[in-house]
Amino acid sequence: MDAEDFPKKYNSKETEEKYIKYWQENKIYKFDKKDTKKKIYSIDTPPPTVSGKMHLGHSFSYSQTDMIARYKRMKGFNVFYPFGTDDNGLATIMLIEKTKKIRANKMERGEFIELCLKTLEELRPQYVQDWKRIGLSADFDLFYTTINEHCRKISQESFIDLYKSGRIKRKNSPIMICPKCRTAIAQVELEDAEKDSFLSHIKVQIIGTKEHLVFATTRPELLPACIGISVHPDDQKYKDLIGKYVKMPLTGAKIQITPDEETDMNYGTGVVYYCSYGGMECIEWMSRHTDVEPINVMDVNGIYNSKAGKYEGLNSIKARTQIIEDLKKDGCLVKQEPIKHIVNTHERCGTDIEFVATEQWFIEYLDLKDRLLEAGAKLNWNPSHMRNRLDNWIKGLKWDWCLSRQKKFGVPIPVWYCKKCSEVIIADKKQLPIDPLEDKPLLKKCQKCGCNEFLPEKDVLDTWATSSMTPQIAAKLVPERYNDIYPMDLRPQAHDIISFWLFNTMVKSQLHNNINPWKDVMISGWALDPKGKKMSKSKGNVIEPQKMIENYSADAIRYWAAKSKLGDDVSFKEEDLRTGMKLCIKLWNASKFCISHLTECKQDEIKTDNIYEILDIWMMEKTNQQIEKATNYLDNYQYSAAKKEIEFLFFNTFCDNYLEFIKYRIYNEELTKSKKSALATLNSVIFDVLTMFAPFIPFITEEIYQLSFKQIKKEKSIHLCSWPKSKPTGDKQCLRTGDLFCEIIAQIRQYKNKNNLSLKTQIKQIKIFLKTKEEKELIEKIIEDIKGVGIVEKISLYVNEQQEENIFVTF
RNA sequence: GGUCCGGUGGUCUAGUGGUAUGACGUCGCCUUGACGUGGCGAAGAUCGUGAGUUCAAUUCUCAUCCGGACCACCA
Repeated sequence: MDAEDFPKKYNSKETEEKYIKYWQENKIYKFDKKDTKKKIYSIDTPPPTVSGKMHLGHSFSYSQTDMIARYKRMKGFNVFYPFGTDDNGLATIMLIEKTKKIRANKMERGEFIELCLKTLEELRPQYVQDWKRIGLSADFDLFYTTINEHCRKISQESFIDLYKSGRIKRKNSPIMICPKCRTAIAQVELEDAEKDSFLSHIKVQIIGTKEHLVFATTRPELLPACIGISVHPDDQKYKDLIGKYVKMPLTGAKIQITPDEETDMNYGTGVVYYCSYGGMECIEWMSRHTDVEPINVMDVNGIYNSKAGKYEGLNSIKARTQIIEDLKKDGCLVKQEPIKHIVNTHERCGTDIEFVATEQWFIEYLDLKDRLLEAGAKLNWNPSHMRNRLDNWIKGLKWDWCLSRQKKFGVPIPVWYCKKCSEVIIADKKQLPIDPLEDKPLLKKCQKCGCNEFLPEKDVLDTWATSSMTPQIAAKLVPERYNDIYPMDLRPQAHDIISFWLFNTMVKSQLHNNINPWKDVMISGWALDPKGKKMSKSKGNVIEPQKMIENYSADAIRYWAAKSKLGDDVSFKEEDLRTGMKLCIKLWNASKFCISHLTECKQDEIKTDNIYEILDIWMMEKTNQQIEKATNYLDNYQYSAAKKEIEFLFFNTFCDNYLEFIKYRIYNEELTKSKKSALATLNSVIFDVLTMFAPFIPFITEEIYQLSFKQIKKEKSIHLCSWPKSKPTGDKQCLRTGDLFCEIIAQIRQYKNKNNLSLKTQIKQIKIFLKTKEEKELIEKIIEDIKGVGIVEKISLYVNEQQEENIFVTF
């Protein structure tokens, strides 16, 4: 080691940029596919959606995962830590349209996909750079993007396999559509919105009598699709009407009044009318009244068709106005009551969703709820309560997974249909990835009817159909080690997408391989603004991590990310970054101090065998304790608790106490036995501290390592060094002695403080009162240390069993 | 409406069946040879509210209030 090279001040910006390059050039984090000795630890890294820049929430949760990855690497695992980007969804379409100033709808699908791929190629490096900048130790050569060939192939393979096993089916069934985006949407894409509406009370005539019946509805426009009217069987008001028919206004349709226990007697008039489809409740009602045929008045584009009669060509909003108008004319509208109610909207655009029966592709999984709940219970959840969210979601599932999306961009559904008999022609796995719009099936003739003309499926797959395959996608990047990588060890992700990504990935893995895709899950919280609110562009409270890195450092951001317990949301406070910087500066200075003294002697003079002084053994044992605690915490994904232990060891025990305890010994110019003992301790502890900090603040620890220990330890990077092990001295009594010593020094410091004395002021004499004889004997052994550290000339020891304190010092 | 999480000094936070951790802030002292973007020290919370279990509860149970999240939702 050479102390000359150690700069007085730490320059985080230069250093961090230097090591991003260094790590990349030296492939420090490369997954070693040939290494069969080390156990693999595989991580199913979340692929961020390519859109603009990395946000603060990313830097928060990815840092947390990275701490675990770095820890596992130091623990001797062959860490499989890929990095991908998600770019086959709507966000990407919007990004491409904006960047290239084009409209997807006006292009051929193949052409648009090509453009997307090309544009993403241009944008991606800059985007990924942000993740490198926070010091992510992923192997960026293990890279995928959810729209590339590799992923399209795997996603289509998955489709074909599940089709063949009968899980994927094309069905005519009611689905949710967004009339604005003109596509099918899934349960998970819904968002609640409270909206103002009217409850329209509509009067209908009971056939064969002069009586009328009034029902209330928020969807009067669906009157042409009315298929039933129900009352509660116990409702005295309407009991006698059950079985009778009513004549609907405007359409003249004859509808029977049926009993239905689900009807709420107290809502509206107690009479409900059902349409195909006004909402979830209509679909459920139909499942209870199977003899009724639906009247599909709406097409998949959200426009009323000829079955809606004179309302053909309108959308719901226009039809509503018109129908209300017509009902008024006919005198059938009793009243309109303003109400506020919660409606399901499309989360992307806020449009009210509609229900339409069409042909779509589904994965049927409602029969698997129990099995999925069991599978979820087998995962090792961190924190454990996050499992409730998955359970909740599975129990509440009502819909099969609708896979088809009417979008221009995405992974094409690998299917054609026979022109003559509509038979499904599924692609051959050998030809994947394909686009049925451009490619032809390998099959020359329809096996059913012999026709040789095929119509391509135009729809693409739901983006989650692909991202639910990330464990397989990543593992197949290293096909020769596939079985060692998949199932993976860890899925890290944030809690908001448990019902999307986590659940869907489990479903796929269960359906394909009958296993869970990973052993452990690690659920991060969210980064909130300083007031604890979600950050959003519209609120203008977005904090850019890039600026914070610029102003503070990536280490400081990571330090902040390590502050919260796993799963907890954390609000961003700039002070925390300052605290992080403070730690870095302290670590820098302490290391500088240690190294400047360690360079005075040769390595073989400061081996741990040379440690014999009580306070040195005390320091070693304190370190052992904290190593054990930190290791245990990290094994359980509790990075914040681990960080706290390491910080306590470093700040409190090492800097505030130990370094002060040994100064009087190491400033001795002679290399005495006692000084060697101290230097050996310094040498051991500072390195352990550095390595333990390395997963949290990888840049500064690397710089210190490169400037000092590299010459001895030989590893190219501190991140390739081993995680420290406890080094028992076999002398536990020193722990007690050292702790007593700390108390004595604290009292001396207090005394000097109260008397406005500098700490280096010499004190003539002190008396130390111990409670027991044993303690007095312990202290006798370190009298010289007390004199040296406290700068005291004379010390007398007494035993006083009566006193309350363990130690009492008088001056 | 269901489920879950949280409510600890001025602020944020740790934690535990025996009155509490740290950070920031505040105040005082110290220009000590790693560090003034420093060091040392001090003040400051009875752990949301009520009840119960217990020798003992901030920690367990129940109720209640207040935040927050996820899910569901009514024609």
